[in-house]
Amino acid sequence: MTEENRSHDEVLREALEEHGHRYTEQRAAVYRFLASTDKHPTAEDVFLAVRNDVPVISLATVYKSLETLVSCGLAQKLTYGESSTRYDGRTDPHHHARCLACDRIVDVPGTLPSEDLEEMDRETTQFRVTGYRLEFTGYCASCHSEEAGTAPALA
Amino acid sequence: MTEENRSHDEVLREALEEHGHRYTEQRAAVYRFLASTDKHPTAEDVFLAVRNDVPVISLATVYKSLETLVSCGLAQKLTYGESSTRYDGRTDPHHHARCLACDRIVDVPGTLPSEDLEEMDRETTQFRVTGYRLEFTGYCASCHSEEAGTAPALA
DNA sequence: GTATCTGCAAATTTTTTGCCAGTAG
DNA sequence: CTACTGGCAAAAAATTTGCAGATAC
Repeated sequence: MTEENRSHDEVLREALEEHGHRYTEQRAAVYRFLASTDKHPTAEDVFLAVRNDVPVISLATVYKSLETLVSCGLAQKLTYGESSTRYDGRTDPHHHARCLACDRIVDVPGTLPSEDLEEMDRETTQFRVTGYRLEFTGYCASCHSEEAGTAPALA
Repeated sequence: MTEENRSHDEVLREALEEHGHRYTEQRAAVYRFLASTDKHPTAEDVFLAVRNDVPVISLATVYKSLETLVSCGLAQKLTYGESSTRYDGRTDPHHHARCLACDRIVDVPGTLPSEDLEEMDRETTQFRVTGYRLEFTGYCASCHSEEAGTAPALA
């Protein structure tokens, strides 16, 4: 393993431990793959890719591992109208641009959106922006009291 | 029917015609319900609600009708990690806030997001904002040429 | 040693489809 | 009339679950 891989493993071990989960080869492989790609793979994509690294892993385990990573804050779940859920291993603040033609998802740097579409257009590399959608997360009036646990910076 | 309902029907007729679809009682009932609520119902919610208005309608027809409305620009499809797809009959520019506790979805007025979370907090009525997510839509570098048809203002 | 995890297959859940009769235009 | 629609039931697609054996710690 390279130094970078060892670093990934350490990050993973720490996060898992902190959340009361165990380190396993399957979870490590899923995390390594997610962290190594800037594509935004589906569970099946991850399954197919990880098969090459790990002797045997099942699709169900990939689903379970992804869920575990998300719950540890090491991955993000992205859903769109079409097809399957996508997963993103980047944990720094950023946004996404989805191509209406090919469904590719591209990362957009930055935390706050620009003031106008033109600037957005420039920010999203090589991407011609036609629209956007903003979703806030938090707690509604009737749920303020139940607000427990952590508040994700980017949900 | 009230005047408002007649107006809904006219809007619907026009939009359907424009897209080469026919006006039917089922589509009208689905559209009327969607336009009358500020909740963001699932297909099943729509099915149950519409049953009261229309003698007989099937869940499959509700799915087909919703798909038709979306394709005519009369409704929006909203997907989140959890459970089913939600539908929104509002067609003016606005955003959404989702409660992490109860999954309720609240409308947020305005087109461009505010500069800071505090202001967002004020904008989203009674909603305590902890995070947000921004999704651009458009066409990636390799798909520029294929860019055909209409570009939705808010996808 | 023991609680957690994995793989497998079966179950669930959500959405789509094929087909024939019914209806809009 | 004739093509588009709706209902029904079956299919498909995506994700989850129960369980028994394997594994981390």
